[in-house]
Amino acid sequence: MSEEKKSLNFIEQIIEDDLANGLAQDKLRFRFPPEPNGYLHIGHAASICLNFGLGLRYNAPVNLRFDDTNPAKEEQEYVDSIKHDVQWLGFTWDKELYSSDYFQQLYDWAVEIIKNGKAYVDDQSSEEMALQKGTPTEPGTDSKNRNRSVEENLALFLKMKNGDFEEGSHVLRAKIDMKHVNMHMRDPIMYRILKRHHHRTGNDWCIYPMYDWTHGESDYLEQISHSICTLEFKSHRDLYDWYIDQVYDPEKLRPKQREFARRNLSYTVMSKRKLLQLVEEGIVTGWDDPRMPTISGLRRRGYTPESIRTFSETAGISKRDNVTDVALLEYCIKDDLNKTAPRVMAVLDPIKVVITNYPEGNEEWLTAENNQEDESAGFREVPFSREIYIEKEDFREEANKKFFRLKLGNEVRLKNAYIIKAESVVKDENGEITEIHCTYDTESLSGSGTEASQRKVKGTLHWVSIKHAIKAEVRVYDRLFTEEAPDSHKEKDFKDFLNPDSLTVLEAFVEPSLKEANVLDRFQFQRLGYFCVDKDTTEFHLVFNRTVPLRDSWAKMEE
RNA sequence: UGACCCAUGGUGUAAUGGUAGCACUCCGGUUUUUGGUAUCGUCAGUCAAGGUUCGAGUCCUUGUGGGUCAACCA
Repeated sequence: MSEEKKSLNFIEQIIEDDLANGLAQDKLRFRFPPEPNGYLHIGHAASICLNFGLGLRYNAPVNLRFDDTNPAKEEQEYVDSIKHDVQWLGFTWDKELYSSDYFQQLYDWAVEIIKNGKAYVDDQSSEEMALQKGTPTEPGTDSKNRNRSVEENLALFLKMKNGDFEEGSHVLRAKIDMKHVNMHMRDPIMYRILKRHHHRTGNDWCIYPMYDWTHGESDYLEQISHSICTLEFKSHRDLYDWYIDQVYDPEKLRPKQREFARRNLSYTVMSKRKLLQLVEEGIVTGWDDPRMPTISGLRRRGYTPESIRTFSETAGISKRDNVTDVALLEYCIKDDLNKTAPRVMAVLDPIKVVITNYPEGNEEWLTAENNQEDESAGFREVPFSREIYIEKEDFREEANKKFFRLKLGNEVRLKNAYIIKAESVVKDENGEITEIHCTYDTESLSGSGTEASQRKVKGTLHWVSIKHAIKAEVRVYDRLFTEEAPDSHKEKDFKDFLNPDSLTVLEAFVEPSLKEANVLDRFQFQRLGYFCVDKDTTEFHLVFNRTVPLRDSWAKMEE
């Protein structure tokens, strides 16, 4: 263990203070409480890493609790994907729980609250109720039903529960204060009638508890010490506390709600609604489209769990609105993959090179290191022959001396192979170059130890042997939007900023060792970037996704 | 014309009244059989004005700017 002191974030600070004030460490308990109504995204990852990270730091249990109180929007499919994503990120929950597990307990408590005169059944329309609610600057007015007798409320609530009323006709409301400065305290709804099938409780219930009524009580039932949510719930905290007050036993631990700022990323959108729009309008191929900021999208793109955890840790948390530069995320994945991804050669935009002094029909299998950063990664064999592909942009007939690549009359090193010199070009009737004719230095083979092999040439190119190369589809992804904060413009729709070039599909040639690659395997295509095998790959058709390009200081010089 | 939250380099975050630090980005040098990596370095910050204090990014006041709150959503 290093002794360097790591500064605490403000949530850890709160916990340390609670500990210092007598909270026993073994009382610490956290939870991650997603609603199963969509896929998790990188913003959720911040919350997951925060809560589970706290669990690890304090050796405390962390529950995975599905906040499933709205059967109209929730599905098992989402439950499954959320569990998969959390596990994939590398975390283990203590208990898998559901708010719907507490429906009976919540109902029983609601009856008690009615008996205590703290809740009433209202049969006004939602429009009427909205009108009575007032505004942030004007107090609300009491419902005409506010003073029903306990007996009447009990009878009505039972009828609600039994399905005797239509959807929307009755609600149970907490009786707090219609003039309260906090809108959420103006007699909030506890239950509404929803004659819907619930993914877990089926048709057992036709009344469903609202978020506020459910969340704090669930935390209390699970004895969550610190209930961490995002900033927009700050004003719900009064209600959270009020509801717990109604059932609180001083012998038990009292959960605290604390809020932090949600994590935003530049060049993307994070709201479920907008993400859904991208999916439904076919702008992306699905929730796991590699351009999506969803966990499943990042996974398919080639991101590692480690890189996402590092990103969350590095970005930190606070209470400020933020837009984190996606460059930080990209740095995290490049840093991880640089250490772990095997290097291979692939040519994305090929041009043919003929090595005229190389014997026709000859071939050699040359030794190439799998990862210069990791000796234990070992070596592999790559085939070399008379005709190879290199990248079009790696050749110019003439260029200034800043251009280290191949040009007429100049030498370059072919990675792990020979030094070649460009002698002439063959052009078609349009003047397009179809072949580059080179000669090679027969003594210059990489690693051969000869004097010629030690010669310094400025440029090193990647290549593939035409005869041995495998065709592959390469999907080159770029940022989905051209604007840092596409949804921050009040006058414009976020889709106005879609990047028309967010996907480019290429037919590329890759070295034959890639034949054995499996879905999600990650590689560095040398000099190009990091790529992973897409799930669309079949036995006869290899598909790669570009995760992220390598830093390219040459391209910057060229600008 | 309310209540609450927030304000530190371009970005994200530290500094718990005592030297404004770290990371990313940008820019430059060195190394390099990846124009990658590594490494060294440059640029760049406490929203404003008052106050308390020996000392204020931190505490107080007032402004300014941004955000949140009026779903039978979570």
